[in-house]
Amino acid sequence: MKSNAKSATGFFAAVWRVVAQIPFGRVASYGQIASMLGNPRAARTVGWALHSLPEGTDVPWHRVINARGRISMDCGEHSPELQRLLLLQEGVMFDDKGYINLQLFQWRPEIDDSFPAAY
DNA sequence: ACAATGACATAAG
DNA sequence: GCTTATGCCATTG
Repeated sequence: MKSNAKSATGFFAAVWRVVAQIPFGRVASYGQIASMLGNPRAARTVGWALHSLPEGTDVPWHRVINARGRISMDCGEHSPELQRLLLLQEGVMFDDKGYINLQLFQWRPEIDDSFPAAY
């Protein structure tokens, strides 16, 4: 069986659920999501959950980046430039080095609204 | 149950 | 700041 949603246990579903809650124009790190799930060290599993996303998913996987505010390692199938474009479409800005200003764009459940660009 | 994998995180050089 | 090495966790074969 392919590693599809049905094969995934609650953890994957939990990851997708959390990612789906990331508001427009915001980004979250793998470790952050893992922490929300109660496993701050399970960042790798979070990344893997996103890699196992079904094709027709509604999960904004592109809003998930690494802790440094940068797009994660570009593996063959995954296109980092695609993720960058998707984020740019949402108003997330990258600096010359490809970094995102986490101070402005990192998702905080406490705030959860306020468009960062309005800063 | 064991070994290997992976879109990460952190520490050290 | 970038590269390399180690650790952590859940899933898969």
